Amino acid sequence: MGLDLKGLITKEKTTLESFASKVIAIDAYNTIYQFLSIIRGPDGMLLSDSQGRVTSHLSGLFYRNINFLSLGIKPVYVFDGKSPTLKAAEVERRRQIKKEATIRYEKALAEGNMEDVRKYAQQTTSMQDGMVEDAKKLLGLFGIPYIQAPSEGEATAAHLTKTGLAYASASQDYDSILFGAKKLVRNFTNSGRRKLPSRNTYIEIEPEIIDTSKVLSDLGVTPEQLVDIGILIGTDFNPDGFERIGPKTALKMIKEHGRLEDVPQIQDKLVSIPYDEIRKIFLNPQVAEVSEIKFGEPDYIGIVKYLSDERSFSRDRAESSLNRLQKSTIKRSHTLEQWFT
DNA sequence: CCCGCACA
DNA sequence: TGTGCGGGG
Repeated sequence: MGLDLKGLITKEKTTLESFASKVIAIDAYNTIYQFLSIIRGPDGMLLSDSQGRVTSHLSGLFYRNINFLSLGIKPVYVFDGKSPTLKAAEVERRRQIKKEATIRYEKALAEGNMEDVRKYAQQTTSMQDGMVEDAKKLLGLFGIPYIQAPSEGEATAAHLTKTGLAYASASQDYDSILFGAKKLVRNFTNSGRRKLPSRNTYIEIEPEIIDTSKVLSDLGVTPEQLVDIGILIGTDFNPDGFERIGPKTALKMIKEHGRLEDVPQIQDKLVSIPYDEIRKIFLNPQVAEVSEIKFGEPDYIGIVKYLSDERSFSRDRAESSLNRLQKSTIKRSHTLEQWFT
């Protein structure tokens, strides 16, 4: 579920174009997961190669990175390491949801209800062995750097924004704010209308940027207090939160009493929650120490070979998309030249 | 997610 | 030129 900070945070609409020449630390797991849930055939099945290996994540990464690079955006992907032990309950909760979705999926399939088939197929989405390696291989061929985080990827992504190596962290989850990312970008993709799964309605998806220091000053709280607010609402490390406490109440309590230990209404429940450990996860996380981030040139031939020879992509399609990228980078270098001549 | 096509 | 839809892998 993630952290429900919506309602407390002030966000601004933005565009992908405004991130030209900026380094953006992208939550790789979050991105791949989204591709796996969205990129599916009409029957709800994942795309796969001739050997039956899933390719939806590769398709998503291929097109999205072409987009980023065409616009001059400098993506760096951050991969999750080992989850903190405290996340076990949340991981188990998600596993259970997938298990139930699998049952519903099979039922819908038997009934021939294709709308439900798609919906439940999406909910069964899970990361399989090899997908991370696939993603790293493709990123490597693109010359796009990636970082292996020791623990939560969002913590390392946030750290990169603090050290100035990245301008912002891109993820759908609000956790990045608690990890102290200077800026968080949500919907870091081209804006446009998206069809909602299982509904015949469309929504407009637009990139939005959240400035953490603005969030803190607007709310009038410290980073430590924002973490306490998160714990009251419920984080991945205490997913149930506190009964009948949502974002509004949580803010009010912390503003009034300062910290969890001093909120009288919650003391009974608080003793059963390892709040101090959760605070440490957000405020003093394990992160990858990175001194520089190196970007390379795309290996166009290598990308086509990998995707078409090994992963059953259409050679023509891959080549024409890469041609677009090549043209746009040439165009950009010309416009840059004009600045210097 | 993306493309390509049919069709207004 | 824009939009909806089917298929991609």
